[in-house]
Amino acid sequence: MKRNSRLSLALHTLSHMAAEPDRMRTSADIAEHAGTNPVVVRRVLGKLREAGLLTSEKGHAGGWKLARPAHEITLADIYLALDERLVSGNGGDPAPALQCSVESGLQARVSEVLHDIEANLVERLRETTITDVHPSTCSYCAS
Amino acid sequence: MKRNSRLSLALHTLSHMAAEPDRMRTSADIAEHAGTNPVVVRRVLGKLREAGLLTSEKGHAGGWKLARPAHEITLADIYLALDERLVSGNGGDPAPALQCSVESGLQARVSEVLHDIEANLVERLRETTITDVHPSTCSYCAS
DNA sequence: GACGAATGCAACTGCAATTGTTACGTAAAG
DNA sequence: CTTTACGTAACAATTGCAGTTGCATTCGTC
Repeated sequence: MKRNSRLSLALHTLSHMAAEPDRMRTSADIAEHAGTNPVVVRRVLGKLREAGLLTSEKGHAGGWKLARPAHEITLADIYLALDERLVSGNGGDPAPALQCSVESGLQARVSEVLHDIEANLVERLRETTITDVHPSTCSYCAS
Repeated sequence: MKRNSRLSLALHTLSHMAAEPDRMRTSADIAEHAGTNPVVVRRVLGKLREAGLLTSEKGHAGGWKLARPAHEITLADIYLALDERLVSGNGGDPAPALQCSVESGLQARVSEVLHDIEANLVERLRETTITDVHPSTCSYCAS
């Protein structure tokens, strides 16, 4: 795979789940369908569970399911659950001690703009639920 | 440095240039001021030149300058010039040949949503010019 | 014309993040 | 108790990017 694979995998899987909310899916199923590894699936879906979007159950009849109605899960929920922080560098630059005394002002201003943009992105993502990202029919859902 | 360093460096440099559009800056100057390497600076600024935001001149009195007025350069220009493509995976997944026949439909839909989000982000970025991202005074500009 | 200063570019190294993989522990159903 | 599945840790492989070096090129200046 490549970059943004987590977001892509999450979107993909949740979209399928939105069509059949009651069906219990195992990480092996999902992994095979997504062309990746069960452990990778559990890593990504684990984040979504921490955010309260999914539930998982162990044991014989275990697997993954939506934790709440599909129309109550927005793309922002997914984005935030994966804590990707696309635009604003996710942490703090350790303040590289530049000589320019006013440099910190500019840096702060840039961070402010990036943060603003990020907030706007999330706001935009909140307008779309996973039911909106779903084809009408799918053989995987029907099978 | 770390992630988003290119965007940060570009914003930083262009913001300084916006204050003194006629001053010719060498990559060595910029690099020292930004705490990085001249080659890195030329790599990043080279992208901006390809996009028509900057001009560079070789030789003894060479260096970098804005190619057009600062108030006509938006954050979207910079973002697009660096072709970062934050949300939508920048290339094409080589179509991993999934068995699910309708899979391509969902994949297309997901790409569509991501693309839409990206477009919205760019639209938002277009509202801010580099003159807006600039502290009132700076020792570097004054020196 | 020769020299110095600057960009342009290619190759290489080193580092960090991510993915893929294996292995093992744990919990639940049968 | 066996099977199934998640949970997690540890490791290898890959990738992307910053940093670095080196050299060709181009333009001013002497």
